[in-house]
Amino acid sequence: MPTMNAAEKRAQAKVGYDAFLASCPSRQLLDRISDKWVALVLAALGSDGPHPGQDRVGEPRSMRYSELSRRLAGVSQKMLTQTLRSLERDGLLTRTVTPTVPVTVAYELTDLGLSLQDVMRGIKLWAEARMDEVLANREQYDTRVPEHGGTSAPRPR
Amino acid sequence: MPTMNAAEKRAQAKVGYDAFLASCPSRQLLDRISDKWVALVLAALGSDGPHPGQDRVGEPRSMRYSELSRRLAGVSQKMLTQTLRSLERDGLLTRTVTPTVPVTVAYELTDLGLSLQDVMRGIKLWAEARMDEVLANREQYDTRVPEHGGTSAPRPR
DNA sequence: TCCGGTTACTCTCCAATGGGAAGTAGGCAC
DNA sequence: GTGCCTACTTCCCATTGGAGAGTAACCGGA
Repeated sequence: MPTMNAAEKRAQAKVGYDAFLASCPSRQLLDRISDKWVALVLAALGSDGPHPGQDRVGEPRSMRYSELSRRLAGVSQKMLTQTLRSLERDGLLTRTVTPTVPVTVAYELTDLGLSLQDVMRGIKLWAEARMDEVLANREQYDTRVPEHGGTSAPRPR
Repeated sequence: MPTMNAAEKRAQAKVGYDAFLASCPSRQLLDRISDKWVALVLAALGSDGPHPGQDRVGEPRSMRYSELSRRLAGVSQKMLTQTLRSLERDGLLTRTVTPTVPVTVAYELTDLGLSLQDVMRGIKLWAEARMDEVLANREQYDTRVPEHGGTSAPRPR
């Protein structure tokens, strides 16, 4: 890449990409993976787990479209398809079509997907583990006298 | 909580919350924290770092609104304010107003915020580290013959 | 033969979200 | 007064996400 100034070269030397920069491709990638459904799809396929009770973390598991759809309660078909396609495109999972009676499609994490699952799992677990603390903080915040500038401004829900 | 059936009790016994369930509060929390801007705000305040070159990870750093706005290139003021408010409400950071000439507002991570920063950092770093692999996968995917059902269907960008 | 059932989508419509840009409050400097 | 500063808030509009219905391809049964 010859189109690079001094500041960009300096950044390049250290990490290669910097998500703080709006134009850096890693910013878009961060945007794509920082997603509720991505976290849940990865958690499901990383067997966080498909059948509660036998969750051996780190065991990649292939799941069918309908299985995922059931596991990720509330996901719309459109969103699930979209999320899976984008993850497939990025090489995080594989999509295997088996021409059975009605076609069945299996999704499975690749090594790359597994490496992301390792870190994404942390977020889901954090949310589940710290929920009580967050709930308590919210209640405290909401019962405090609103002191931010506008009186008519809707405060965060 | 007396309003709980057997299945819910079983889940409660293990983890307390399950983000796979649509109605679980941890699902909403997961949705809120799975956000580009949340990841970047946490990274900035966790000094991932404010001044490139002296990034001592784990050193929480207080930053002003305008500093954050500059660091998170491309964030709209509306989004930054919204994100900060929601993080403040959840108890992940503190907002301190100093009545100087024009008021200055400082944001700083709480312990809870720091604990999330620990895991969120991983995602930003993953995106920066795996960018090349992802880019290669995308190129390969895009040059492959499209074989998904419809011929007129727009494939993921 | 036609009907219904199956999976994995795709399409259409509509409401909510996010970005851009401009406006605001309150005080100091000129 | 007229700017100018920070940290917002407001307004408008394009994009995104959800609900729900429709579709392709095939088989089994009446």
